[in-house]
Amino acid sequence: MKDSLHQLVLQAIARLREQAVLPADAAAAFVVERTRSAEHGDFATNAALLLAKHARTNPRALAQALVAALPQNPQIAKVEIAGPGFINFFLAAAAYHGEVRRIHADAAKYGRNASGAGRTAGVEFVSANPTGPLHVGHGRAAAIGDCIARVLDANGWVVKREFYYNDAGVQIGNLALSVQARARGLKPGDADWPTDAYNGDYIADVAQAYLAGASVEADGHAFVGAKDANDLDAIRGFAVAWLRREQNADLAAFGVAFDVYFLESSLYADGKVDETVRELVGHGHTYEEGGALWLKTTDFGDDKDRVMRKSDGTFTYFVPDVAYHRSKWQRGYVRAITELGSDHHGSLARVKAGLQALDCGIPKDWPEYVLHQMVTVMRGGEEVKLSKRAGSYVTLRDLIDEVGRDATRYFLIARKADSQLVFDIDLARSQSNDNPVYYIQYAHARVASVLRQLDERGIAWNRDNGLAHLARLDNEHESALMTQLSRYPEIVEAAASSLEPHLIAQYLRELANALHAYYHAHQFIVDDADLRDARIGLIVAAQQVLRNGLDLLGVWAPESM
RNA sequence: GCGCCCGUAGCUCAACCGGAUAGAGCACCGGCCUUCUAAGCCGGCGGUUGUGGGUUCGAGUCCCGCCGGGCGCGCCA
Repeated sequence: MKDSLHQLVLQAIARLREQAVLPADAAAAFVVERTRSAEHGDFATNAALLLAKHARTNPRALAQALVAALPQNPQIAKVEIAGPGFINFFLAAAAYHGEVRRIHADAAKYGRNASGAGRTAGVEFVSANPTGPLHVGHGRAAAIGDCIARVLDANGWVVKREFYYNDAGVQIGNLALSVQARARGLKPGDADWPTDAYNGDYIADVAQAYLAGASVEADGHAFVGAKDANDLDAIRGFAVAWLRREQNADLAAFGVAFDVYFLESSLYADGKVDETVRELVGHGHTYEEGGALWLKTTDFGDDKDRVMRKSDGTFTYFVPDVAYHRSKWQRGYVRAITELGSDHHGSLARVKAGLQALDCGIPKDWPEYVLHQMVTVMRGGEEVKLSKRAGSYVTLRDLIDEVGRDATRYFLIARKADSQLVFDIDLARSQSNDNPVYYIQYAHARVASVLRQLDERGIAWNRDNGLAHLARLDNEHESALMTQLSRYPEIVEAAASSLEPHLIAQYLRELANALHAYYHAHQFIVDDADLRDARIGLIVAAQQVLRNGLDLLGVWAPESM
């Protein structure tokens, strides 16, 4: 709807150019948007306000000309000029009826668009190192990343979900030492306990399994516990596989699955790190100083140059990160979204600088970063800081077990990523009207309930008859619901272009509200068959859109509560 | 000290790449179950959008200063 109005306005502008009312080069990034209040119609455009200068006239006069030049369209009932020069569009009821029919016809595909045109988008998220259980911050990353992936898919992109992890660095070394210490019977606080060790109880589990000769498999790698507390390599491989398996189990419980698990070590093994360094050196963006190799990241906006290869010959962490993103580019990711905790934002500038320094045509705004702020967990009005199990934090598993998958996902997705999030456990687990997840799910279930009731009364719903009599739906609740439904494709588009999946969550709440309000104001199962079929047709459409939207959030749409 | 993010109702948050009278939920107050599920609906209360300037037809949104919160500033990852 919005797009077609935009087209009409463009046509009107073109016509005014031909008539020389507007200069030939007149163009403006005008918008067509939903109005806030019904008295301003359904949509409005600011085109006249923005083009008035070009036309050397006042906005209202230009608005008059634009309206006169607007092509006829049966979808539009009325056009008005208001305020400083807004053009308000009042849509014909038939436009909304057409949208309801489209929902029935497209069903699960309603709201999807083809703007991605089958190009590939890579979404990297979570990317936790296998040194411990996933915590609530990873949960937020998982919810946001997975939802972005779903939204991009709905916009016609071929999406690859990618999880990158370090399986061989310093932190993994600490992990191995920690497990080894546990295997030797040490505990945190003991005199010989390693300095940078991980202290969580789970380390003891790993050590015990290792000593028992258990076998674990994760990401295609299998390890059997070698039972030898002196074999640090064996311990490392076993511990990484164990923790990766645990993380995968948590992610599976959260409804998140990845297409690619990318090991940092593979970048070294496949020579990708060396290739990357060679290219950077070859393009003249590096220099040697103090026995180290530096990248001139200041040439690309960083505030100081960065060491790539330390004087001890090893690379700093961002080098494989550049090699990794280069790999994404080589694999044809037209868009690459990298979802990170905001505590990593310091590394963005140097990774982007490294990618630019490759001189291989990577756009400046590639990859796109989505950073999320920290999550504070509250219970009983107090901040929850300690989870004894994990050593220091609230685990994702704790939340899923206590709150449930759907509510956890919803709460972690419903806020804009760049604002700090307070996760109130009591609210999330409350099965009451305080809880927006249930509110939305209830709206979906409510329609199912009406259909069951219809069945119990032995009344058949004639869909075609209903869709042929949508003109019978003329009360304010029906209009409001149809308007709300018609917004859905715009929301799907906006969520993708701004990479803000919280828009979906917010929209669904509004849609649920429109449906609940309608339910209370009117009986759907009435004697008048045409009206009844039309009303059922409307609420089934609403149910469909609720289901489609919940699916984008990865939240279940239940038939009953 | 420098950089990035944030600051909106008592609380948690929206506000569609500058638009018209800043909106929801919770909390609080008051109504609605003989009805397709009350996990619901309706009404009310509640705001100098942290603050001071600036840009323009128009600013919560953009620019600058200040205040407050978070994060980052390593030949650590």
